[in-house]
Amino acid sequence: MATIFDIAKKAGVSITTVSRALNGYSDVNENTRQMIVQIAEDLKYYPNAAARSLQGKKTNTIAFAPLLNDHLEAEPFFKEFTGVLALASFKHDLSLLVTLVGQNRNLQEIYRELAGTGRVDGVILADIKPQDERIPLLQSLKMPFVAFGRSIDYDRLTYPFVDVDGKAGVAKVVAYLHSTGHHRIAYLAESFTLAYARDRYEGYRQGLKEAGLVEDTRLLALNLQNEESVATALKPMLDLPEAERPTAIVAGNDYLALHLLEVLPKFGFTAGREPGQIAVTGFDDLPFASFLQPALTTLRQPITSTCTVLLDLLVAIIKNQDKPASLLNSGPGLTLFGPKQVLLQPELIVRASA
Amino acid sequence: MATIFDIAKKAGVSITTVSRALNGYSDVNENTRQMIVQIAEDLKYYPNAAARSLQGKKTNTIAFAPLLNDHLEAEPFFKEFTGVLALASFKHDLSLLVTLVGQNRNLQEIYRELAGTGRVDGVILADIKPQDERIPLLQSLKMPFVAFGRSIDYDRLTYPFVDVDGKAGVAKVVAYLHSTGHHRIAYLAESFTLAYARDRYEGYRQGLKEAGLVEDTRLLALNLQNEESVATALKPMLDLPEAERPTAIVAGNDYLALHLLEVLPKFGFTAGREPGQIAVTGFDDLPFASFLQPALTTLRQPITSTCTVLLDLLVAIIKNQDKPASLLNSGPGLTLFGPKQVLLQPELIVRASA
DNA sequence: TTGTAAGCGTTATCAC
DNA sequence: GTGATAACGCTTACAA
Repeated sequence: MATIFDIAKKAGVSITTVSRALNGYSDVNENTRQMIVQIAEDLKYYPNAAARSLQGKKTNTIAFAPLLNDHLEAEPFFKEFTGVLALASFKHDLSLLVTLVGQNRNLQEIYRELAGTGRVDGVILADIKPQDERIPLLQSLKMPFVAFGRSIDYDRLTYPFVDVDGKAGVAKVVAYLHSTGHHRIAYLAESFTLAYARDRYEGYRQGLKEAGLVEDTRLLALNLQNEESVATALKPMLDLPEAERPTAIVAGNDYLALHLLEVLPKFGFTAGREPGQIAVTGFDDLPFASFLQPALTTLRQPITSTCTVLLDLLVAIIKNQDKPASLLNSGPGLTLFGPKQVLLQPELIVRASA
Repeated sequence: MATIFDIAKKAGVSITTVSRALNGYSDVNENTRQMIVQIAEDLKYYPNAAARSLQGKKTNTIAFAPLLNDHLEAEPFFKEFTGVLALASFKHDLSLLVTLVGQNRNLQEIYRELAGTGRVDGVILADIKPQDERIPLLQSLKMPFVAFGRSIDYDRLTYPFVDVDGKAGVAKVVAYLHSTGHHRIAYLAESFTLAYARDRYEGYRQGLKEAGLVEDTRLLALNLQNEESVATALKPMLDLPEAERPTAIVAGNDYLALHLLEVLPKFGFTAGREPGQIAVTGFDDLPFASFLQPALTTLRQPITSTCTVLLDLLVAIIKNQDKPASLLNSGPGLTLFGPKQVLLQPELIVRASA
């Protein structure tokens, strides 16, 4: 590969001049510059990234560091997100380094390494936990980052994040169900290991309150994960006398909703919005949601805008800028929670299931 | 961040010794080594990646460089693949640099840059075209690579690749349909811009031949892409007198099959395996396939093993090794086409649509 | 406007 | 076993 030395030799100038010419400095004779640029092109010169970043320059690479959970292999949201993020990075002229973080190895290790080896300019954190140790870690490492999601204690968060407003979303679903005549609305929650889960659940409670409904613990099931646990949790609810039985069930995510749709018929019920059916809703709008039977009413995560904002924020932070352009016009569905904290609204997608 | 200098100072040795101790060289006093390792740990030392790779070492990073097409945003296969590849890279202790390649910019440019800037040890090519200029390019750049897919002229391919045997797959589907009583089997093909499309079509022809059926151009539609083109192509086929009308339709991919499923009812037909219905099959087994109505019979791409083999091959090539371990036992579904050329069999997933 | 030289953090080549 | 020192390719004071 050609280096600046090759160019310098061929041009009969010093490497300094070459470097300056190629980096668009003003103090280079226009003729010299043109010659150098020409030669660089002929030689198919590309600056060595390692040498550059060794010099303290940017790497133009950012890391996406989601947590690796056991069944990630089958995690459509992760895949969706990675794909869209790659696309967004591309548009920002950034390379995306996907660094999965296993549970086995010391969590801190990976991030220290990421910061220590200096391969990236910043990192995008995902799968935020209620109390996430990675945040203070990254802060102490002075590594620019933006989190997708937020830990609890919402009012005293100091780090930059983009989050989808799960609370408002689920509250919206409950309001919708209430408006279509439902009064006994159940909620199925996933485990609260990740922060968003509790947030969604809070939305359920808020929704009930706003609709003037009271919580009924018999209509609540926590910590569900697979079809079996859904079935187990569902049985007692459906065994209730008709007047107390839920007429609508809100699931904390599309997977639970999917299980729900599979389990309901086994108990002799059908899902849907018609009288006599049980309304079912999900969250995420995973690719399969629209193909379910009945098609799933759910809250769509605005993945594309999430990724865009995430990157805009990160780039601004890396460049030490004030506020990214994309945030100036905080349109509908985009709330500024703090200076560099963005809340996006999920979109209610009404289909046949509710 | 701590450097070897810091360690050397603290340990009272030279940086040479530190480097050797940390890199596991044999000629370091065991006591010295332990002391150094200890100090490195205390100082939370991580070797600077840039400095390393400047020194000619490996970057432990590989690039995934798919072609960016217009609707990639909605391309589930790309997302699936990226996600799984990230996972596989992780298991190989490699970082994945996702570099999308736009059509706008000079194609060659990106790869030259990738090679020139020296940020990756190798690249995984995807979306191979019948005559793919990137292959000779990468070869001339001496950049290790493995292609996912192959260009035509199968018998004189010299580069390493992993491909899913579309031809055998579709032939298998045709055989299956024939065995279930179908004699008039139509084929809907996508555009032949990417190499795999023609390969699948060849499988259709081979399948017919092996079943002793003759090709009927009235049962063939090429270059389809959206629902509209599917409808247009379908009309004349369905207008044929009953004795000449297709009883089964093989689609070149799941998207075409999806469109098919949507269009058929509009022409008064229903898809399925029952008498009187039209059998429909797809290819890819995209996430939505099992949720369609009727659930789609299709060929599943073995994405996980594809990624595993892809990486094994690439790593072997980078390390200049002979053959990666995972290929020694070329089990069922894995054919060695050449020394570093692997063909994987798609799996026929029979569901309700055929 | 241009050139010299130092330095970024490693590893490798020699000597000792 | 260990230590100087050069080299990797680039940017950037500082000089000229």
